[in-house]
Amino acid sequence: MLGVGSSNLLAPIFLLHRGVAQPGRALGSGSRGRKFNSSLPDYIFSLKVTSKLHAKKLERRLDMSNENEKSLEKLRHSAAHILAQAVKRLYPEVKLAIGPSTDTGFYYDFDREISFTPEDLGLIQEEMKKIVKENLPITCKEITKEEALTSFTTSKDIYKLELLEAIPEGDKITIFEQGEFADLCKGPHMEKTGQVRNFKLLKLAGAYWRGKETNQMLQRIYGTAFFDKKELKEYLRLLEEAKKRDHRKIGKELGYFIFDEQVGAGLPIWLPKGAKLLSMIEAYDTKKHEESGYKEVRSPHLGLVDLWKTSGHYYHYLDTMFPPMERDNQTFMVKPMNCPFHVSVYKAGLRSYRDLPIRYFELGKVYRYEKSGVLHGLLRVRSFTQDDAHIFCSAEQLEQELNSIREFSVNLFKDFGFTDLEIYVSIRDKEHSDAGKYIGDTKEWDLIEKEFISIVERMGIPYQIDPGEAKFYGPAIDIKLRDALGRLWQCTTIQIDFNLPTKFGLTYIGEDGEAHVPFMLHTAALGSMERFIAILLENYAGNLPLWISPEQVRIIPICDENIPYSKEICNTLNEVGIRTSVDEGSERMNAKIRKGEIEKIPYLFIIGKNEQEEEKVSVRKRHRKNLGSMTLDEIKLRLLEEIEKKVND
RNA sequence: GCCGAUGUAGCUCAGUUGGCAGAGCAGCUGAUUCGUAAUUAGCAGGUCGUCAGUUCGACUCUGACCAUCGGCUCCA
Repeated sequence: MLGVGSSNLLAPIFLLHRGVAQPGRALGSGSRGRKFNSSLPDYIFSLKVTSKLHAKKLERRLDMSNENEKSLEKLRHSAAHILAQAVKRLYPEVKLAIGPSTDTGFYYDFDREISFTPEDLGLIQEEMKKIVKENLPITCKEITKEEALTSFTTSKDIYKLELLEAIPEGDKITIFEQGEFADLCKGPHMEKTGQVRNFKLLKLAGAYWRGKETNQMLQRIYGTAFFDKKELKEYLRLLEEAKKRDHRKIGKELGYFIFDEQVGAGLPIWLPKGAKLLSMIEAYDTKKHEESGYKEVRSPHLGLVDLWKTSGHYYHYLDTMFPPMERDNQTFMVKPMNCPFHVSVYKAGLRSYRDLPIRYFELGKVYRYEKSGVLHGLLRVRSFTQDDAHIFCSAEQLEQELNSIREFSVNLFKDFGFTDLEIYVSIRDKEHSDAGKYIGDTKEWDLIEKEFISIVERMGIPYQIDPGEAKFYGPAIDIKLRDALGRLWQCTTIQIDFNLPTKFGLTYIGEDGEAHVPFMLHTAALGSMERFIAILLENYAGNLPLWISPEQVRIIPICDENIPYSKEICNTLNEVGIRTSVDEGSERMNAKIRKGEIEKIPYLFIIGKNEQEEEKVSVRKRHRKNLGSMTLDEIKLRLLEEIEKKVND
């Protein structure tokens, strides 16, 4: 049993929720899937942070004053205006919506009956260059609401009119003008269009007016802009690099996984090499959990509909659950989460305070009917495996548990080569806290959020507050990792749940001999295995560290006579657990080496007449060419050490 | 789900203003037994995403559907 934490603040909440079942309210349970089955990460893949290789540059960039950051915003905002001006010149019938700067560039939303084509994008970019060359002064003009209303009414700028309505009475209304173009805008902007020299239009996309699904679909043009031409080039290079590392591309090239139309969208099929990778990671993950006091459990892929009604999933997530199946008057539903099953495990016996904390772990495969448009390789699928854990503990144990989960994740990520982590405390968005977005009492929320933050404070590590990211029933601690390209990915989530234990009537016998309701923590370390593998593949560009490479060594006999000796070596290595094969093909050595390199095999051993006579192997490391001859014992020790230390390079 | 684009051999991609379907790589067969990123010759390989429609004739035109890609929305 773990030591008692210092969390007293939570005790009242614990008491509040004891026996306070609220049948009228459909309460949810864990929200573990929030981000780790998400689409592209919320990555800040900008010049702020580029890569480990650019650590020095990074420091310099982080030193950049706020002023400079803002002026980059200013530059991009002006670029958006130039984009709109160019579009207006080429297509006068277009109606303008909004055009802000973003973390990585800018966009402008347009309303036009005909769709823009990629060719249009080229024309628009050319027109933008002209506007830059014209070096038009950008001026700000303050006008009254009436003037603005009249102006936008005559120009039939319906979107601007809508924006205008939203401006509170008494606020300044400003118009920015450059040449014949004028836009309702708060600014600030550059002084002249000529200052926006380094920009590029990147893509076309649809976007809802004001981000609302029920609103008009507009056409969005994305672009980016920088002060320095080199920075623009670097950014475009990073985009290219990301494309090259796309896990969907690498997964196909290396034969890890496929999606099959006949099987269904969003349902990954693991090919032998990918399945090997997956099962190795799963085995390691399981071992680590067991070492940390988690007990592995297993549960079925479906359960009776009433189970999902009790847990609340049925009421809250029906549209993302696969539909019910009926047979002999019973209705089953495929699981979108594992929690109710772990609750069953808890309920399988009488629990005492002496048993707490109880930690259950399962590599549980869950199914969620994601909308067709959001599916994205392994990052957003309809069937995936969570390294899902549930901890049942007392209020006093919460802090200790949160700490050990965090530590567990940090150590696990280190093994996979991720050391650049960020901790987020997901709390409510205060501005919307009254809008019925969150359940429960505001005071309770304040209390529990405060407690969460102070627990993280006591961890003595840097963290950030993520407003609006709290689950509707409680706050969470999330851990994001930064990959080799500087992108952030959320993997670990730690959530507190004080609903499910009550709903399922969970209790433990306390020191006082009375029944108490335990707290339940939902957590996942790597998150979704599918998603984590995607992150690994992108981070390493497919060059997986030796210890998780499905094929670690490939032996290349120079001619057929060397095959028996090669097989001998292969067997010896396999016996000590080094995954080795022999390329017995009839191609020449060079072709086999090329094949091995393309397949990103960590080590290639060349065996010819010389090696056979000297009882050695010629070692070739991935991307490092020839390392020279070594005895089998030498290389074996080297490999085993590299595997043991989980070296990544 | 919404907007837009795309879908041709295992893979990467040409192509046809409607008239017998093309390459490279991979595969197979043979020759070659080679020293650190592609030896060579030959042979195969396709309901041109699916289903309808127009047409003497559809891979090409039309429609619906499916899937993928870029976004939007969503992601418990």
